[in-house]
Amino acid sequence: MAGVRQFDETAVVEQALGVFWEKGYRATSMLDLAAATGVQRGSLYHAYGGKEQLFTKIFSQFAEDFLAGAERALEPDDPRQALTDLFDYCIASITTGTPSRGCLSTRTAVEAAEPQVDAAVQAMLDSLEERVANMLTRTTSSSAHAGARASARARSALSVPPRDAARLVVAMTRGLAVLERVYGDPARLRETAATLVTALLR
Amino acid sequence: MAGVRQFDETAVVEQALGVFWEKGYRATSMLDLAAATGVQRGSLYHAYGGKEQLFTKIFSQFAEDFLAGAERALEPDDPRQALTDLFDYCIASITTGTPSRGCLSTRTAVEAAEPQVDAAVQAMLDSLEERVANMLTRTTSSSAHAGARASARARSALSVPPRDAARLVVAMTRGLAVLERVYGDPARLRETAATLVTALLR
DNA sequence: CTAATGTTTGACACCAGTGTCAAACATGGC
DNA sequence: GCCATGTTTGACACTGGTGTCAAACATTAG
Repeated sequence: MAGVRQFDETAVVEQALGVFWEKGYRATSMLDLAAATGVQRGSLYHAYGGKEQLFTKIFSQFAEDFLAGAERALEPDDPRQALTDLFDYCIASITTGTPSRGCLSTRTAVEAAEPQVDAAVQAMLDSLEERVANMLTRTTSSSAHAGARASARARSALSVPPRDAARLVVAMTRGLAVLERVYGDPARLRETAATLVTALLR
Repeated sequence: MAGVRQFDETAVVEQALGVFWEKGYRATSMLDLAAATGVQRGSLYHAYGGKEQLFTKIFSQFAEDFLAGAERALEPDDPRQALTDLFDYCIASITTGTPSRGCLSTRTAVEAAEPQVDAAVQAMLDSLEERVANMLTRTTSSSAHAGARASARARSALSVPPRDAARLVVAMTRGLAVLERVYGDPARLRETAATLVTALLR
C-alpha cells in the first residue's frame, strides 16, 4: 500500500468533535470541518464519505469516553454518593467552555434525523442506563441477603425498583441538558439533580 | 387605513406552527413557510420582518395554549392524579402525529440561539414551573393546618419541598421530550413519568 | 371617483453549502 | 529508481436559501 493518508486521523477526529459539540450536528458544515481541521473538504469526503459517516465515527469515540467517565463516577458504594457524582460529572461535561457547549448527545438526539446517528445516541443511553442500574442493584438492598462486610449496617433503600430508578436517572440527565440550554446555570442544575436523588433514596 | 392584509392571519399562524413543529425552528425556511401558508415569501417578510419575529409570535400563541392545557391537567385535588394528568398531557402533546412531532419548546430550546426565541422558551418553562408549584402547595400538607373539608383525612406528603418538586417535574418533562426523540415509545415515557410521581409522593 | 395607503408580486443579486472529478502528487513495495 | 496505489487539490456545476425592491394592485376614506 502506497498513497497514504497525510493527516493525523485522531487529531482530526478531536477537532471535528469540538466543532460538532459547539455548533451541533446540523449546523456544522463540511466547510466548517475543513476549516477547523485544516484538511481539504475533498479529502474529508474521500476519507469518510460525508458528514453522517464522519459524525458517527466521532460520536462513538465520544460515547466511549463519556461512558468511561460515568463508570468512574458510579464507583462509590454509597448510592447517594454515586448518583451525586454521576450528575456532577454530567453537569461538568455540559457546562464546560465559554459559552458552555451543552450536551452533545442530547442535542444530537433532538435535532438529528439520520438513522445511523439516532442509533448511536440510543446505544449510548442504553449503556448508561445499564450502568446506573448495575450500580443501584449493587449498592442498595432490595431487602435481606446481608453478608457483605462493608454493609453490615442498614443500606440505603430505593423508593422505586432499581431498573425504574435507572431509567429515571437517565431521563433526568437529558432534562438537565435541556435546562442547561435554557437557563445556563450549573448551580441550579446541581440543585435539581440533588432533589431527584433525595426523592429516590429514602 | 386602506391597503389591507389579504391573508387570514390566524390561519397562517396555525399553518406555520405546523411547519415549525414538524421540522424544527432552524430547519424551517421562509420558503417552507410560504409554501405551507400559500402566502408569498415577500409578503411574509413584509408582514413579519423575518423568521425570528414570526416564530416568536407563533410560539407565544402556542405557549399560551399549552399552558392552558397544563392548567386544566393540574386541576385535580389529588397531587398524584394531577401530576399524572400533567405528564399524560405532555406526552400526548409530543406523541401526536405520524411520525410524532416531538416537543416544540424542547427542540427550540436545544437548537435555537436567537435571544428572542430563547427568552420565549424560558418564559414558558418558568410559567409551567409556577403552576406546578401552586398545585403542589395547594394539594399537599406541609404538615398541619387542616381545616379544608375535602381533606379531613391525611393528605399526600411530598418527599421534597414543593418548589423543588416543581422544578424536578419541569425538568422531567424536558427529559421525556428528549427520550421521545430517542425511543419514540409513549408507553415507556408514561412509565418513567409514573416512576417519578411515585418517588415524589410518599 | 379619486387619491392615499398599505399589500402583493416576481425578479434580482447574492451567499453558503453540496457532492464530484480529473489531474497533480506522495509513498512504499519491488 | 520506478511504478502502482491511494491521497490531495482546486475547480465545477448545482441547489436552496436569503433579503430587498420597484412596480402592480386592492381597498377604503373623503
